[in-house]
Amino acid sequence: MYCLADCNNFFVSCERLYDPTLNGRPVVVLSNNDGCVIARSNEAKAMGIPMGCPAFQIKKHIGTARLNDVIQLSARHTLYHDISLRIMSLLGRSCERLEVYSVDEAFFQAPFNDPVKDEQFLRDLVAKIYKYVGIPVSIGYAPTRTLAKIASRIAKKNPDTTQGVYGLTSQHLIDSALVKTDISDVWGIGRRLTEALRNRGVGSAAQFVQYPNSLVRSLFNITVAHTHAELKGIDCTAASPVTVAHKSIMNSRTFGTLITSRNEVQAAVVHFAEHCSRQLRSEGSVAGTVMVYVRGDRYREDVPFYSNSCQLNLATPSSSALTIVHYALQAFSCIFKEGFGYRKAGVMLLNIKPETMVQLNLFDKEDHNKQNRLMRAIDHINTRYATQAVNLASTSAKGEWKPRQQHLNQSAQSALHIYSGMVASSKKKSSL
DNA sequence: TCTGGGGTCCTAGGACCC
DNA sequence: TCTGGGGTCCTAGGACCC
Repeated sequence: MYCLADCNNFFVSCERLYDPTLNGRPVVVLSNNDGCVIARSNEAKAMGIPMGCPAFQIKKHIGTARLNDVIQLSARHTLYHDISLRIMSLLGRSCERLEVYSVDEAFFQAPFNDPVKDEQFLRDLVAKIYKYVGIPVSIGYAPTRTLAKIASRIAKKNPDTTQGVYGLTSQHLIDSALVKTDISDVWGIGRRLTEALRNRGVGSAAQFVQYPNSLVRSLFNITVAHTHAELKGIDCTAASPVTVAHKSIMNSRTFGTLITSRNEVQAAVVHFAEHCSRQLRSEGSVAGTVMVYVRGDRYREDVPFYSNSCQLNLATPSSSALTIVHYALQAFSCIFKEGFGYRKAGVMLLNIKPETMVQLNLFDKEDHNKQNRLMRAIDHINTRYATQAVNLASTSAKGEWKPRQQHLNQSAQSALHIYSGMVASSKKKSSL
């Protein structure tokens, strides 16, 4: 049996951890630039605020009168990531074959193959996570991942009857869950597929399961066929294994304002490239390709729009910030055009492989060993003291591109400073 | 005024090979 | 006039996920 542990309203729960005055109130967490709603408390969901809703459209959904009741917070991903690590490490110590699926979700195997014992084990797990980390979690379990997803939704939506744990442990339970599951709520069925399936009279997961295999395969692709099989209890894991190493690494931002200065956009690109290279090194990988893109403001009609990207292959795959930034700058100068406003830029690393598999280029003049030693030293300093203790000089422009964060929770912020102090000192200890 | 960021997989079509 | 058969690899674009 697959279990899926899913944190409830994760980002909001993280904010509440550091500011209990948020409990019981409608809270939303906003994306970078305070742009869109990316997490909602149950109270905010009940008011009718949709997921992904642009912040300025919230009032359209709930009415201007109730707008002041909603607490809007800027996201603090570093904090959420850290809390996620604590939950995942706790799960890793308690469960078999943990697969971290996202910042707030993880699959693992039920330990006993016995519905009564498994249920008790999972209830204890939910209680343990709440006790040691403080985040409410729901767990669903079923014969396949796709069904476990459905089970966890049921657990989350019915906390009173399920106490946060629900298992699809018999065909009877599976059948009745599928009848109540809208086709759009099935994992792997998005907007377009929902529309295509509805047009063929398929509105629920139960109706989808009844649809003939041959038709599913001929009308759609192999991914949809797998989802179809998983709903019937056939595990398709072998066909789509959960990958561990990243195949691409990206860092990009929408800027706080429209930027025209070449230096400013370039500083952002350097920052993204350096950030990507750091992640690459932390995974023990190298990249063979660097891609850079820039883009104007797609919502503004009063200024000319320009968007472009450029991809360059490295002479020798590398993870050195110096090399990655060098190529990123080269790509950037190919696509930057004066006279346009820029609202977003990003860097993406592709053709990623383990650093042990690098094939040296005969004509490459770089001294890789020297660069690797330098990078190790910089990473060591940044791990020990602060993320930005040492960085490349070319990142330091005015920082106009930095996004807006006007809704940081101040009371939680001070609690966080105390906490980051604790982390820094514990890091020092561990390195000693 | 205001609209996120970071990933994966699949498919069709083109280029190229023998 | 007339133009095969079988295969691989790469890429762009689309769809999905959180």
